[in-house]
Amino acid sequence: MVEINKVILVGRLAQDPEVRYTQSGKAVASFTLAVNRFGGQGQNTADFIPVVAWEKLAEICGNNLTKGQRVLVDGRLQIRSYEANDGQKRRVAEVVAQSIEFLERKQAAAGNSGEIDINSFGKDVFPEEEIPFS
Amino acid sequence: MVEINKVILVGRLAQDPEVRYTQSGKAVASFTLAVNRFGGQGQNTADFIPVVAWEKLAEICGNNLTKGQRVLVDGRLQIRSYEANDGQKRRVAEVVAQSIEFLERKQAAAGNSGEIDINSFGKDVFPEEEIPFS
Amino acid sequence: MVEINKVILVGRLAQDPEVRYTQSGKAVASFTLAVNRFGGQGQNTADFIPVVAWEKLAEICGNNLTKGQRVLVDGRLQIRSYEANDGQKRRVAEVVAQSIEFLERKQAAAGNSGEIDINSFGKDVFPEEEIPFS
Amino acid sequence: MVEINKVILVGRLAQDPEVRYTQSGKAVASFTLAVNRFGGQGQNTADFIPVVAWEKLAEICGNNLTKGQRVLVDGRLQIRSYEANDGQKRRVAEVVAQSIEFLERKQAAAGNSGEIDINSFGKDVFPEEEIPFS
DNA sequence: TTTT
DNA sequence: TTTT
Repeated sequence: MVEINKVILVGRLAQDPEVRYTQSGKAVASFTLAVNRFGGQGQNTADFIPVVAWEKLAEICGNNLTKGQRVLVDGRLQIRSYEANDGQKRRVAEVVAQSIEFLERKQAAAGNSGEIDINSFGKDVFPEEEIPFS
Repeated sequence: MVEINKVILVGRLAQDPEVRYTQSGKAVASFTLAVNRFGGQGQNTADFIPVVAWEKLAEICGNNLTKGQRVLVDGRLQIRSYEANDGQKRRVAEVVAQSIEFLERKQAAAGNSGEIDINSFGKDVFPEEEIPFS
Repeated sequence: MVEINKVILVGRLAQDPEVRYTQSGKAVASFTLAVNRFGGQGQNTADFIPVVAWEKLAEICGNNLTKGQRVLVDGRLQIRSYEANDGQKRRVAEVVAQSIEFLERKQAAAGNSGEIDINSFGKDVFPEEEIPFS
Repeated sequence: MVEINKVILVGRLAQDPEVRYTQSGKAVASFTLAVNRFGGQGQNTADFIPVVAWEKLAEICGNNLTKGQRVLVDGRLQIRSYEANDGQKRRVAEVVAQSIEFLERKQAAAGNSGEIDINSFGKDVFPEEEIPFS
């Protein structure tokens, strides 16, 4: 029984990521991704899409992403319900990131050498070695 | 400047599609897609994702889809704001379908012969002819 | 019984598209897409992927795409067998495009005004009108 | 500079995976995936697509997948050249898996209890805990 | 055989 | 609010 839920986004961080921790100590990063609508014109031509990342990926986001940076997010679309301040149940949609590629270097902060080792977090494999097919 | 927004879902219609018309006469179909979380257990193991389709695709949905049917939706994730009844601005996320594959035949309705011509709406091309490459 | 075959590529045309016609008169465009391996370094850091498009899409490719242009290809991966010159059966893989987004304007040719109407072929819908949800 | 190369396949293993090791000791699993062409009829209605997986994923494949099993493969399309027996250079396309979901339990082998712990290898996160948004 |  |  196949059910698929896959989202691929390329856009820019609309804000710095916020990293929080659950009671059990799991890191969660969240940020909004601004994705321009290709071909769309007029004033409101972007979708602002909430993205969350968990655990190791969350920490990588917190340490390496800043507002304005361009990323590729691969994840799934999740609908979560929560209780609003007025006691009403509301639903919020967010993309749960499974991997994130950093498509640009982080801005060098003042007093920073500008050298950043990690400017990409992917799971691609490009082994130079030959595959030992018979 | 590439910005990508792509969503691929496979799930079942949680309800029959509703087809409405804009003031200018464009058809809009909307339905909720139940997408089970693979590997997830417990009681709430599905995401219920709002999907909309426009124009020709909307009509095909209205005429050929019913609750429970399994489909593949290819589209983009859109965040739309609207004014709620209490005057507050709210945001709603929905997938705007660009194409839909019907992965099951429609239930034969009572009094229906059970024969349905269109049980698939795709844009795949499987030409039998040879490609005339030089 | 769901079977999925989906390919999403962003890269540049390694050559101008070639448009041919089948015996029955169907247009087929073919070109190679150079897709750089993100994060890969060294000399050979791109995959050169054969892409074909059929009928109306083929003609749009022939009329609007040139070498070096950046596109997004959405399609499926097809394995086709053919008989080689030496009488052997060989298999070739190619992506059969279902839609193509032009991510850049075509180079203005010499003697051309530089004005091109169609610089995008997509199936996105961005209706300004409100969805008439109840 | 965004370049994307993403392949999503759902199909059945056409054969048991073969696991080999590179000279440096990296595991590589390879198998052919039979993906039916939805909507296609006639005799040849499937694509037989070569898939490779590396390292930890390769070992999981070797230990948990068998011919006929249904999987979802998420990866990228790679074109690799090699020298054929006749001294000619040939090109082969294959999907390099980045993650694989096992959509069916492995056949219980004779003398096997039928209990298999790992019947899924994914990278989805479904935390039960609340996200600590402010 | 190849793109930037 | 929900599907199998």
